[in-house]
Amino acid sequence: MDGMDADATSSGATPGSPGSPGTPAAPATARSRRFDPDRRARIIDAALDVIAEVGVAGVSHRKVAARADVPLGSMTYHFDDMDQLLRVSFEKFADTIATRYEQWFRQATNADEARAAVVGLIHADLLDSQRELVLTTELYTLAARKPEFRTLTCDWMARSRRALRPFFDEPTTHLLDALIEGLFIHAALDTTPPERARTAEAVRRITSG
Amino acid sequence: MDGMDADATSSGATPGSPGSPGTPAAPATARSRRFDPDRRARIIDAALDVIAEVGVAGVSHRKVAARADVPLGSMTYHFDDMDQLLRVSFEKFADTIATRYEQWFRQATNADEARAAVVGLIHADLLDSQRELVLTTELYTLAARKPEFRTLTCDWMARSRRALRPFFDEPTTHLLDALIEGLFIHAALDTTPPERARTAEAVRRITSG
DNA sequence: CGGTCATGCGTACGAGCGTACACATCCCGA
DNA sequence: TCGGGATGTGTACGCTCGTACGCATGACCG
Repeated sequence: MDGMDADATSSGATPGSPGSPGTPAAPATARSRRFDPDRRARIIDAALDVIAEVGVAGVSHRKVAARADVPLGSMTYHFDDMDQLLRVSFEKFADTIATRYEQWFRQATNADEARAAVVGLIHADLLDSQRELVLTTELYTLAARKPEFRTLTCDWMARSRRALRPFFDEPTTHLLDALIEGLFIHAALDTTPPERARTAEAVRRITSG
Repeated sequence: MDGMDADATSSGATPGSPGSPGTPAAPATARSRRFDPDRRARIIDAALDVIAEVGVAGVSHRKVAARADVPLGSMTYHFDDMDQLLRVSFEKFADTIATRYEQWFRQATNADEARAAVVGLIHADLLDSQRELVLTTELYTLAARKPEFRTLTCDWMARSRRALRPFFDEPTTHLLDALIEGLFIHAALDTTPPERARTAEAVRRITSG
């Protein structure tokens, strides 16, 4: 006997229009307990939010459900288990970041502009990157332990390099990509802020065959 | 009512020599339930082992206690709470790695030998680094979220740079250290193994003012 | 030798967890 | 109109967890 099981997630039942027939086609925007087409996507976003806040260590079905405003039972209905939810969530995260990365370099038209873009990327990203920094390191941690997450990081890195490829030769893209990673992490985990000039110098050196 | 609380951690009591007076000075090597001078250190080592195996996410007092062969009550006796245990454990880990790093470069006598040492470091470390890779990313994850861990990573990075400082000018040590970080992570999380020649080329470029 | 007190430990409690599963609800064909 | 199948949800069970705390133990002093 727990006597405590009825938690905030479920109970309430949000009366609203209990038996209302409602418009047959439904107004698309009005999601209800029963009709809620993009619930799955919302769960994924909520999961990423929760991970960013309390870490993979602190994630639970209940927290994610509460954040997504979804009944607890929905979690295991849409995702087999916690592992799958994490995997799917990080897939979406990696895709989002990689896409932005690609677009960032799409504006460059030559090697010099690409170099400038790299510097800008590192320093711009740092401004509001708390969430992304945390999610990135959480993903790396998972990847360090479980191979099934490693394919994810692997694909992500491949996309990053492909974005640099138009401007530099193949070996250089590898080196540059690794340098970006290192600068990014050190900048994020160091207390002294990075100097833009120093970053620019690093990029210049690594891209000068 | 749980009825399940008596878990493997405690019970047993390992009879051995229950009331034995033992040698007054104690044979140093024979730790007993009561006399166990380096218990604290053993708990820390056990904690790192457990973290490496199941991640910060999966760590618990009970698992660490079992691994260290220590009663559960000992955990909160020696450490105020889980957070402190993690902090102390990662302090030890960072110190261990940084010390090895310093010794690794102490053998070099000039810039060229230092460059070779860098390449060797990245490729040697990768061989048996599963444990260290995991612990490192776990630490970064913690540092990304909690400032009190960031001072730890920060000191670690400072020591690393100091180890490089005898061979390169100040800005270069920053760049080289970041490059090492990036190469290391990418090598670890990529599926294709890194090529030694490529690493050497990266080091050459970044250290050529 | 006997009493006292710091040290260290076993155990129980209450909370939070993942997940299974009976059941409510809705949709749709007849 | 009605019945049956599909879809989604509330809730309970069996666990593990961190931590508080009363008590056993052995050292030490008189």
